[in-house]
Amino acid sequence: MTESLIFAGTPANAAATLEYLVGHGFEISLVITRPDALVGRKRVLTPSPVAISATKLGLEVYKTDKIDNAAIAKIDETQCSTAVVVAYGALLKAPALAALSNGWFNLHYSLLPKWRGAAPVQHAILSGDKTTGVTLFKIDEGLDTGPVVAAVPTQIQPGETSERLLSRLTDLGCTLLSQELPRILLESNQLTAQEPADGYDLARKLDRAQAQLDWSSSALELERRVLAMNPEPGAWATLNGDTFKIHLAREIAGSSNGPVGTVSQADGRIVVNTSAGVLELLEVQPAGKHAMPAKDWARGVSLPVRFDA
RNA sequence: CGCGGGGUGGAGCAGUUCGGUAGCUCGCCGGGCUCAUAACCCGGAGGUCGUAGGUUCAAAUCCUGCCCCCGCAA
Repeated sequence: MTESLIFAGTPANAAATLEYLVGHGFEISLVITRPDALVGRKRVLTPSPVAISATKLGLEVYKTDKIDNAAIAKIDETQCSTAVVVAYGALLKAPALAALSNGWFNLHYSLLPKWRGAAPVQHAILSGDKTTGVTLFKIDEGLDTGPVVAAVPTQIQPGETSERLLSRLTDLGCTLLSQELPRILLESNQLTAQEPADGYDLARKLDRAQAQLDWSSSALELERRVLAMNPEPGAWATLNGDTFKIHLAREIAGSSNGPVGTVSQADGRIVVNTSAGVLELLEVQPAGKHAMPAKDWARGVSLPVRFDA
């Protein structure tokens, strides 16, 4: 690992990966990340987690939301031939791809070709997949369609949220990168075309509308949706007209009685009736309040209550 | 100045309209009952009611400024 490389990424898990690589002796000549963004209610201009980590590590940072000619000029200066991309947040077009002789290698958090796109972790949980994984592939002009260097599978655990699964996949990705990068830098790695080339749904970014819970679906589906949407955007329903977030819930044995969407207490559990099965609420957040254990919330309201239809 | 909700013992809430003894469901500590318990009974500790001023005989409650948390929107 004598040759240095370029790292492109934006969110927290990309920052963790960057720190891992540096900690394991990989030399990074340039870090590319998206520009500072306005964050939160107060709209504070905040550098990306990758920018913060890179600065802390003393690495040169280049902020851009697209790899344009200016960025390519910057890349050329480094004389690097290889880049690692972890959730950078923008597609690379032909000129950008051509800027590096060895290529751009992307860590993607699914077993490609399944779940190409922006939200592979969430979609894997939402559809109830048993297994997912992390894939290292060489970027081409398509959306996550490039040839694969290596992939590592992992089982999705019961009750696992997107946040926890992403955290585990990030660790797996770090290990995978540190194993494969030396060969990639020597350009002695093997590439395998994705198979089948097509046939899977895209993992499109999830929006708030998709995070709304429909009590006329099954408890199992609701559990998956809650876990997939944790922590962002957060599954929600409305209660007396206000947003009511459900951060953690699980399907439990028991029969459903009464109108769908009714919250009651049974055996010390806070449960909601659904069209098929019962959903136990574990962690909730009423509008204007902090997240709290469902039991704490129940102490302050008089059950039963019913979510708005 | 984007819209809105909130800050009351360790937790979640009520009390604020119409000023007048700090309440409820839990938790915690001690004791009792029980084969036993997260169950039940008895007792106890723990709160400058976010903060700074103002009005008043009297402020959690009315008036003003400020701080902090959160939902929506972006």
